[in-house]
Amino acid sequence: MPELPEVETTRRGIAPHIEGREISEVIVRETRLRVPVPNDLGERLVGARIGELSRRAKYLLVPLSGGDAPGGTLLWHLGMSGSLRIVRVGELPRKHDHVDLVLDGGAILRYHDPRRFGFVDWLVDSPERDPRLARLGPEPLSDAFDGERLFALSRGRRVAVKPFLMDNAVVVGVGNIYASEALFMAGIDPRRAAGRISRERFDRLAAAAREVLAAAITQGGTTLRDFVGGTGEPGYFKQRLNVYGRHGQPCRRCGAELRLVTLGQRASVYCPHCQT
DNA sequence: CCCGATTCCTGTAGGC
DNA sequence: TGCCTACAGGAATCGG
Repeated sequence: MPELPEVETTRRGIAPHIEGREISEVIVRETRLRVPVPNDLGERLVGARIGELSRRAKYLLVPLSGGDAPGGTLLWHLGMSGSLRIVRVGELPRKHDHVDLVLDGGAILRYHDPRRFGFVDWLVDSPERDPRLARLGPEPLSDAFDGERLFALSRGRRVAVKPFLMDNAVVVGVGNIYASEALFMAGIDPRRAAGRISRERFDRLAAAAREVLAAAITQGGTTLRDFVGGTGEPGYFKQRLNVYGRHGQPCRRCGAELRLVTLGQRASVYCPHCQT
């Protein structure tokens, strides 16, 4: 499922194939995504040129110029089963291939999303003013994210540290997989109340989150079932996972049996010996 | 404000 | 080669 590393992998994979290209045709096969595909998407995009791709949290931003879309931006979210791939003109769409952007030069940017938790939306205004982006916390790989911030925001909070770390107002892009892994690396019990964790331990947690996300990006993301990057390769981070999806199995560090609990309506696996 | 519960969706795994 | 159910989860939304 696409978390920050998977979205970043997608951005890097597709950028060289679509930046500077002109959109010649837009094919929408399914409009019923998390946000309905705008009716006039084709009218707005055909003839527009794609600028430099960026990522904010788990959103991909595709700026466009020219055509009927001067200054606009596509806001793309992959949900939990979405993927964007470059395919050649003529490659037949498969089930759940919902949107194609046909580009000059013979490539298609194809959006596939079986569970339809993702969306593609059109922003006329500047992206920072979109409410979905306006209230987001800092990027986990930026200087604005550190133990000091985690400590300051958590004082007085009784919520468990794992859902706290997954709160987009605290830090963006840390979903279930990487929150679980970061807490393991930092040796922190995911059930512990956020407000009762020391500054020192939050320093370790911030460093761990940073490290696990950076490593996952290097590995091309985590492919659990069917995630593929922009050019179709799976990610190889799965083999590095220490706790996510491993409940009942032995801890790689101490051998204790990994436990499963539910926190914030999410499965959470941890080592009862290494995480306190 | 804080926090937990609910909702969207479909492929897959597991029980029988 | 089957049927049924539980589960996966990002983020918006609601209720206490």
